[in-house]
Amino acid sequence: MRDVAAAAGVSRTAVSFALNNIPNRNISEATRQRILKVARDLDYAPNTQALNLVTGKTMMVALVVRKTTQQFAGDAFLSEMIEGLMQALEPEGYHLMVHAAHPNASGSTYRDLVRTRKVDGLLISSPMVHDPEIRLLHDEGTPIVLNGATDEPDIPSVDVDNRQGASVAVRHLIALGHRRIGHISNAPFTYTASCHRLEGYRKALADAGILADERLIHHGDFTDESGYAPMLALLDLPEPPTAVFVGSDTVALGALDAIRSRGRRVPDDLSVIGFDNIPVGKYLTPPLTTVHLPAIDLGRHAGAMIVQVLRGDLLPSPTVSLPTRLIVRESTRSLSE
Amino acid sequence: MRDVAAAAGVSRTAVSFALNNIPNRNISEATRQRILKVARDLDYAPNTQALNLVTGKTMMVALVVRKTTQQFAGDAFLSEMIEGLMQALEPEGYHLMVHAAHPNASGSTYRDLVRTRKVDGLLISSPMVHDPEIRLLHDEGTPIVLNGATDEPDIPSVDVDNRQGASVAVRHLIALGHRRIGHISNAPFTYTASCHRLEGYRKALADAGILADERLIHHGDFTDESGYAPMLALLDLPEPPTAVFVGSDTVALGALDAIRSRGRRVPDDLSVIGFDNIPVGKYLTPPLTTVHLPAIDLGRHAGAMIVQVLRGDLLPSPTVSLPTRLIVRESTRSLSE
DNA sequence: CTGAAAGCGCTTACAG
DNA sequence: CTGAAAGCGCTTACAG
Repeated sequence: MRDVAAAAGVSRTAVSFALNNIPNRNISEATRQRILKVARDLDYAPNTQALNLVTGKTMMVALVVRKTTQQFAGDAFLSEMIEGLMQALEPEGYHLMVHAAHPNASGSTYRDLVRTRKVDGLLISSPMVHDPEIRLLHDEGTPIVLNGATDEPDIPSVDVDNRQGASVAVRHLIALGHRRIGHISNAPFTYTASCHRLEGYRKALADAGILADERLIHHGDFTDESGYAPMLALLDLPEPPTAVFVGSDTVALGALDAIRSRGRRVPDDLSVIGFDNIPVGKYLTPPLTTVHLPAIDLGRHAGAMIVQVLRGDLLPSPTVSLPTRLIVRESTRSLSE
Repeated sequence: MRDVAAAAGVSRTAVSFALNNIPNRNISEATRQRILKVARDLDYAPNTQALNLVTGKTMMVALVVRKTTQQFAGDAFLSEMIEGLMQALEPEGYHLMVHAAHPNASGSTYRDLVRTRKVDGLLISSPMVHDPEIRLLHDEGTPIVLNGATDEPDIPSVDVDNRQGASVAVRHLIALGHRRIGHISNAPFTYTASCHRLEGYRKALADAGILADERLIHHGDFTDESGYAPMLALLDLPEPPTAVFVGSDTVALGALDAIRSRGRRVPDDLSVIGFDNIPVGKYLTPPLTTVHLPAIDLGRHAGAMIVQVLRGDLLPSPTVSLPTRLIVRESTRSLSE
């Protein structure tokens, strides 16, 4: 910048004004053009770090993924999520950093991200039902938006309506005549999404006057393998279910495998419905009936929201809940046929 | 920091030395401990932006993904790649930024990332065979490592041995008795990976004394849908192939669908082998024979490499090529049986 | 219409 | 063993 000023024969102040196109500060059009030309000729690029220091902003947002290595690598939606996030962030001049915070790690490594001014705000994925750290972060005034709801309605979050999605899935099964319906969750019930999907399952049963049987409820743990043992347990029940609602397509993969391993067929012997609508679901045999999760939209909303928070705009509503959509394919069938 | 210095009754210099634990600069152990305690009590966190300005480093690396929105969102390996990258980067104190550079966008948005000192270096994915921009970037001295090989041996890159992987796949088909073997690539042949996999295909055929038939060669375009039409074209040939090597499992999904739509069966009527070993491959019907791509390892190597480049370390070899592994499942069978 | 000066929060020669 | 001072590259009141 010093060089540009020298070459154009003006002060650094003038260069700053010209480059940033400050409206009030008048600079004659002639010198403005001259400065711009010199800057271009010198291939000048402003130093972001210096700018950050004076503005106090980094224009950077961190996506913190709280998963283990294995869960992280197997996340089918991370790329969609990131894509949506960037669609919202980049036009506003924000950049996206990805930060892994393995859940069993001690202390919140991500809190330091904003304390040390590496990023302006945090997007936190996979929240737990009860998470004092997030509460603390938010109460400290740290700009955060959660990717996934919690039970704290004042903390900004975006998620799909998990209860609704699960209810719709289970109602579909009930409409097909099933009464004995098992559930394998996507993750332990300490995760909000699992918890809400379980609630949706219970509600659909209750609404139909079906008594919930706790032996029919198991939990997965994000991965495909984690669906195998729970499914076997369900199959080995004295009175096995005729249909299963699995809270994640990925977990359903393992469950389907378990069913096959027992020589049972889907949907003939057992109906299976998943959740998420992973891209390969339609290529499975049979194509998997599921509940669509709009991952890119989720990212877009979360991105738009953190921008508002960072600008200090009032949020119309701190929590946004996106609708899901039932995708009926061929892994579910009517009991009566 | 000023507050810490005041509270501890020392200069900011002393605080800086104590906090950074500078060895040569002696500070009495007593005052060191005092300073550390005060810093803790005041919940002091250093301002990274200020540090960056003086050191001239950002400790940040950008992963630039040169794909369209759709290709990006469908990238099955992005999360694995990122996981590997972070495993290498975080212990070294580097952070990872993700930047989308859609291929048809005008100008290199990512060049500015390092010019404006937002990041120290670039990890560039999905390189083309011929890319003057990357050449330019490297010649300017921009620290880059490519994720995927190019034909420029002096530019640091990490990739799997695509030629070798493709050869092994096709040799497997030949060993099963196939002579008329089709190929559908993962992407247009302007991408290095596609190009090299095609070369591997050709080499395996040539080694077996089989004449390549150009009508048997088609190209996909990253997505599952892009495998459909090429497969149909293959099937509609007067003399269709008995086996097909598809350069990507994702593209193979569409190809398998096309085969099904024609009422043909895999592997009975046609053997299919993919590339990448996407996690769901083993859950397909039939489970997909494929070539394993070690995505996390790729990320780890790329991450380790950019760290070396940034440190100015000499690279033992600018290009690293990781081995692939044939995964035989049930989508390929012997012709003679 | 334009420039000199202070300041953002650090590090690091340099002098005591 | 410790501190005063300069400097990293910008922006922005403030004064002319």
